Amino acid sequence: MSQRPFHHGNLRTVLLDQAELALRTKGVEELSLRELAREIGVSHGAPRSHFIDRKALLDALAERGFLALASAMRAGADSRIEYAESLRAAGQAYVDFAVANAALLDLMFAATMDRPPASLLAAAETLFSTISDVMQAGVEAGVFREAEIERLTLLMSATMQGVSTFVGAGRVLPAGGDQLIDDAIALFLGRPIE
Amino acid sequence: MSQRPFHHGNLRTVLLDQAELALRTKGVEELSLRELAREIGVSHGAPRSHFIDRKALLDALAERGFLALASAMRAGADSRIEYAESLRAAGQAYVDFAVANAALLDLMFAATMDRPPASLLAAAETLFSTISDVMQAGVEAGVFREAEIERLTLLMSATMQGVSTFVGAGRVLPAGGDQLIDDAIALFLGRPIE
DNA sequence: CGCTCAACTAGACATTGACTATTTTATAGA
DNA sequence: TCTATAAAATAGTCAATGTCTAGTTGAGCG
Repeated sequence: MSQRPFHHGNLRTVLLDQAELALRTKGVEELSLRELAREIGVSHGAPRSHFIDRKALLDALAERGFLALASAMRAGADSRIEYAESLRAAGQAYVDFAVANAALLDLMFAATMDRPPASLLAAAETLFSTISDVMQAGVEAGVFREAEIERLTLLMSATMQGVSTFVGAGRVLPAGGDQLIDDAIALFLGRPIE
Repeated sequence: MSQRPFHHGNLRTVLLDQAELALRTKGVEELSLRELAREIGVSHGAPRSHFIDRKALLDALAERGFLALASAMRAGADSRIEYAESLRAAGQAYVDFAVANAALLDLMFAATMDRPPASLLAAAETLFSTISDVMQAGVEAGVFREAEIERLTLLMSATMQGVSTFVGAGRVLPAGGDQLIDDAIALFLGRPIE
């Protein structure tokens, strides 16, 4: 294993890591396969062994994003005992993720999503079912009714997504995003928001 | 004025119209300045007289989007007398716009927004103040309190944006989007959602 | 009638994504 | 241990794109 083995051995993962970084610092449009290869030190054709397309790499990024966001939300929710606190922590995890990975979130929820691979759909489903679990816990906690859970889950997801979009676009500051999540949860719990 | 005058005379507008169409049918990534020029029948350098950059054209598209969405919402809100109905119509206008212009909405709220021109910020502000007006009308209608309006406006905007993202991404059907807007409004008005 | 300047053309260039043929190397099986 | 095989990477090519520059056209104004 010299300093530059022919087989990189880990190229797929390194490509994704480097792409995630580029996404965070330069945006999607400026993300170039050739530049990634250059930075990593492989030939410009090397990425093709792992991603047939530029789109395939972006899909893989989105997939990792869904899984990372889901696990961040779960960790947030699990970090609190009291339900309202738990819900709040999950929501804040969403916004935190959006702040740290704004362009990635755009990619995950891009309207131009023709032919998403099954693995991407599965990852998205993982996120959605995580949120669903968090809401379901509210039934056991006695703050939500079973019958309304499905629609509340969708509404909560959409609300967090919208807040994240606003924060990611700089329309509201991160602190304002947390505030909005608080307000939303208060509304969901039927409490006055001020 | 022959069939092909040297000066197009209307190129800027035609470019934007054609770009809007391309956005709707092919997505942002596939939108090419040269292809637009080809379709319109001008040289590949012609667009540069009106848009210094590809990004400048996209910014102009987003600007038109903000104004169009704002006026659609206002028209929707004004089409009803009863406040809850008015609010609902405004929300539905948002979702309708998102369904018809998913990629454009992405563009309008893209996270990668470095150095947005003043006119774009102004257009975005027009949308936001339109939504603010719609919420403010709820105070006069006696369903909202003045003190909570600012935060409710933000929350309502974020919710509609989130719902639109879900609809645009195909995560929920358009009809489901309307349902979500209904649910959100019910929640805002303090009514049970089922 | 001629000036001027914005609008357009035409040509050039570097960069990119994608494709192909070829080379290297890890590994599994005899 | 040797060898077949296929995965992983290289290098070269191609069309397309965004951007830049120099030159051309013509509409409107004094």
